[in-house]
Amino acid sequence: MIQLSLVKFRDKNTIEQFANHFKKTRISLSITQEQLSNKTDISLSQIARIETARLNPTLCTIVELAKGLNIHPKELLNF
Amino acid sequence: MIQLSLVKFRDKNTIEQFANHFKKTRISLSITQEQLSNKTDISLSQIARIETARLNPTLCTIVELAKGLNIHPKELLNF
DNA sequence: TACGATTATAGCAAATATGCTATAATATTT
DNA sequence: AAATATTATAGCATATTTGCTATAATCGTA
Repeated sequence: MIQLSLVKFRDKNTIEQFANHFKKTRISLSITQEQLSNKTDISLSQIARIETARLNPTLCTIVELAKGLNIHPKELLNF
Repeated sequence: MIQLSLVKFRDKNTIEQFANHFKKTRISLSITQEQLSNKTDISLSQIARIETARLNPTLCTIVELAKGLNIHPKELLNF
């Protein structure tokens, strides 16, 4: 089923920028997706979907991921 | 229907901290909820729900709200 | 007090986020 | 090349986010 994005609150650019910045940050800290998943309440599949820009994570997910990376949440929006 | 939060990805503390910080920021910029709603693609009801900590906004919502406030998104996570 | 402005609440429908499980694809190492 | 590790993809069920509309509550001020 083709779905033309009729939804305003899902901005492809923002999602992609976050995805790229997040992945870069995680790799720079030498943590695998699986390790991060184990350190947090975020599933591996969710982390993979975030890094491939297939979804728009929530505030709590972003904050939880930042905790797992031992950085301040605002660093994840630093793009 | 009573719903004990069985859901891991919704952290009350995080949502409340964001709510308070966001509201304080908006007011410090002398913008009403309605003005912010008009400047963005976020509905008034959504802004009200965010400021009363009744929901967990998404990345795109946070970024859009920051645009409406003319601040960098990371400022909204600065709590 | 009364009035206008601002914020809060409620209910509905539709789209999305999330965890889970399994599997495939890619990258890294031996 | 083969084995292993890491990342990507898929489908399902459930809870949540979002916009919309209407209404209520609160706040500020004349």
